[in-house]
Amino acid sequence: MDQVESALGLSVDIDGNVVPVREKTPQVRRVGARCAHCSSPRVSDILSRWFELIVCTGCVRARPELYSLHSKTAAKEEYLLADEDLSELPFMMRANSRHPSWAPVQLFLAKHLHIQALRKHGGTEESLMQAFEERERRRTLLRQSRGRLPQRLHFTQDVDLSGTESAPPADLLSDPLEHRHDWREETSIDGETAVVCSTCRVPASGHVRRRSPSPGPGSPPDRKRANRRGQAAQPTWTRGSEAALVSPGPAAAEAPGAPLFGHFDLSSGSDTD
Amino acid sequence: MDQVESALGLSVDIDGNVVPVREKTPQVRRVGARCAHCSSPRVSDILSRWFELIVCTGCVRARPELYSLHSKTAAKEEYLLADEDLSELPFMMRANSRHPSWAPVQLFLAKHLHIQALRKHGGTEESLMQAFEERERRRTLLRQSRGRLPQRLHFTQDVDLSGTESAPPADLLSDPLEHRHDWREETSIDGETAVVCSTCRVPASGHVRRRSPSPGPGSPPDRKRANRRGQAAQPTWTRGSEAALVSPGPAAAEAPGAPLFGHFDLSSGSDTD
DNA sequence: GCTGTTTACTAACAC
DNA sequence: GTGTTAGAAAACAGC
Ligand SMILES: [Zn+2]
Ligand SMILES: [Zn+2]
Repeated sequence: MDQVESALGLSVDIDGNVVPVREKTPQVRRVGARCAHCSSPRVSDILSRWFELIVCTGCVRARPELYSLHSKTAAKEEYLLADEDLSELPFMMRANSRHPSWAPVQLFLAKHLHIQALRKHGGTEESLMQAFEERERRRTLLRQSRGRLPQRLHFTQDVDLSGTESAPPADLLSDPLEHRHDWREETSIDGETAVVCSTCRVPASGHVRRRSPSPGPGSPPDRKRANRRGQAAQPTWTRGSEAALVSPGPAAAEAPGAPLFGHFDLSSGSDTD
Repeated sequence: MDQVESALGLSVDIDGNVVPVREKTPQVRRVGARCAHCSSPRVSDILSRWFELIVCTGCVRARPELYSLHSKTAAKEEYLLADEDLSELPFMMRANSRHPSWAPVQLFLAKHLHIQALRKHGGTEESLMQAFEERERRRTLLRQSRGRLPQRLHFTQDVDLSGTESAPPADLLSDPLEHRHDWREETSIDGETAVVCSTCRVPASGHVRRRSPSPGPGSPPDRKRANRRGQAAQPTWTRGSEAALVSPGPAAAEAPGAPLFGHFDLSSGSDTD
């Protein structure tokens, strides 16, 4: 499997706080890196810069259940996770397209969210599904007791990397969710060393709080990793350069700004190196 | 209806804190007071001293669903109430018969608890029953998600005023729960004026937090009444004379101490003046 | 959408 | 049994 030498940049503002954003692309990128699924050279820029994943745009489009991006709020709602369960995951930051003055959106990778959800809720698809049903029953009770329903959420800021056109490559590898995690690699993130799977980049421990007593297999080494955001009293995103926060870096030629409803269409081919 | 001139005593400890206990019997008791149900003169001493209710021991025995006494813990569990819903109700204090060194038991009147439960949960027996079922379903969900069950409670300190023998009078009045509350009387409790129904002695407002949007009839005047216990940092019952706290007063010739399991048998006739 | 605060409700503990 | 505390989950409010 192709490996990438990862070297993540730090951003330090005038107060000396570490801004929890990966600003730079991996400094050393193997020439001719190829998609982990199909070996195509048209690698997704967003995934490689923000998530250290080498996947071609074709495979990204073909597997939205793995490679779509979800806001923090959506992640908690749709994957039954809490703040703490997300604290160890990498995320992409992006300005809120509808309310530019609000806090930037934090976008998590569907693949990571699914892994964390399984870790938290019993380890199997079935136990996870039961957890969802339990929550639904619980909410139904609450709603009918209060007589009111707290209106559905819309998640207008989620990002679908799949775009619209372009046929997916037919020769996808097996589902990366079913690979065996490889914890041998140690990565440096914001000055802290961390253990992430060299294939899917999910953190080894993830600090999930399990709901079910069964530990479930597949996450042995539990070395601590500091939370990426320091305990800032003020919102960190107001102190640094906002431009630096919502784009991977000056060297990145990212896709055009979201048109409306926060959708992010990379189908025109701009999400490749 | 027979009225009783109520004058409740206060207890002030060396720190000047008002001890939330009614120490004395109503100072003026109408000679020949008679049961509100059947006009019998054998009035229950406990109910008249602690709850200002004039009911004969026969009627007390006949209607345990109205006149039994329940500890605060039992009240919350069995009537679906919270601390705040009990804060305005009168209660009798009594030493914990199994653990005399523990805090005194607070005993509430079943009739009052039922009224508060109805006020809180929709106003009808049916809505109240639904609320109970909802709680049970909610707890079932919690239990199966946590895998464990938090052991049943026993309520060994509840008091059954009905005793064992003695036939109930056949000529009971209609259920006092169905009378129309009479808020015209204003009573002084621990130095604060309060509005209570002159028939059943339930407070006018009761500070219930309703769960259902429907207000329901039957509790118009909402004058504020201070919480009977000040914000004591230390347990108030350790500062005064304990004897004074667990009995209505020195003048009271109360029933003998509870034999075991906290049961309080007044059937031998000691619960009358 | 993100963050912090507030509000029930539950469980665990000490007395 | 009572009071206190801590935890999880939901609802609000500002930004
Ligand atoms: Zn590919
Ligand atoms: Zn009677």
